[in-house]
Amino acid sequence: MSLDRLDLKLIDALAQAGRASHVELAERVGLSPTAVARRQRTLEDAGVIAGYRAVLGVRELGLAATVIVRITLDSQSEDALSAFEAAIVTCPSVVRCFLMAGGDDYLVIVMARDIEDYEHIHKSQLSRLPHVARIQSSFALREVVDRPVPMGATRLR
Amino acid sequence: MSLDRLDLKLIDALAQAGRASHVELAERVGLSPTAVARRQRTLEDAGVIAGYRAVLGVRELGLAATVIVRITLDSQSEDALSAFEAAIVTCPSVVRCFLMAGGDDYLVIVMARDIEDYEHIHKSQLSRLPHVARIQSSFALREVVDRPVPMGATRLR
DNA sequence: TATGAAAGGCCGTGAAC
DNA sequence: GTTCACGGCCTTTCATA
Repeated sequence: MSLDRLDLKLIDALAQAGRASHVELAERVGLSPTAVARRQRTLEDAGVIAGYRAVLGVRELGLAATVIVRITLDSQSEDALSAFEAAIVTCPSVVRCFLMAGGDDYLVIVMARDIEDYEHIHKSQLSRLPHVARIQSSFALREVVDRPVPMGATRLR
Repeated sequence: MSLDRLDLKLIDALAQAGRASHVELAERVGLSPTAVARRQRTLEDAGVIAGYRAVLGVRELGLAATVIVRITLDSQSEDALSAFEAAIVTCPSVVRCFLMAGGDDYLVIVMARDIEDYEHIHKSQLSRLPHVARIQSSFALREVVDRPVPMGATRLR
């Protein structure tokens, strides 16, 4: 799918104000509401826009501790990876998980209420995952940047 | 602010379908559209709901490379941290940045089109940041989990 | 204090151009 | 892509538990 300048403006607008009305979006993009709706629909169908989310105030929700966890497996077999991944998607406290290149380890981001809560998550969720050889936890003190997508998204293509 | 069971259901609904109408949300929550709109407004005002975002298809946008970057500074002074942070928020390709505990380093998540694109970002953006002593890049092969908030959010309080 | 029902205005949707 | 018209949704008000 090819994206023109108006598509990119619309994407940017929706990435910042995901609940904006078509009229509002039309003003930002410089198009009629109908045209905006059509383009939005097309982008959704193409998967360029995968969905919409409310952004939650983690502080207000009592989630003060973000923990970066590096998990190394005891095996590099396909089965071990599959079993681990099938298990970690069911961990409620895990918000992100990447399979990393160069070594069979995963980078996992966990959100907890506090350090004590993380200790519990570590014992009850992370250490029970299959094929885990080592777990290294690093605490984040502060989040400096949190963007849905690169700022340069409007210059991607 | 105290959240009851209905608030948490509403938060969950909006975290999954951020653009759902009040009527739709009312059905999920089990309330009238009017009550839903009121509670939603209250949650927004309290900062529990900080905003709404479109979730973009990174593959469809041509952003195939997610890079986890660990950046160590040459100084632990307040000024050095401030200068670094003020600079990194202007890096277009940086989507997340955490100040980590136990050592003066940052964990940065960068999204690029491909490895070649990342090489350019590394040279033109990351290596020019102030007070940078070391940059360690790890490539993510695959994203296994990506959630806005812990699944257990409905049992937070 | 918070909910639910009804009225009015705005928005989202489709057809025609 | 725009205009226009219609149906539905969002919003406000108000009575109620």
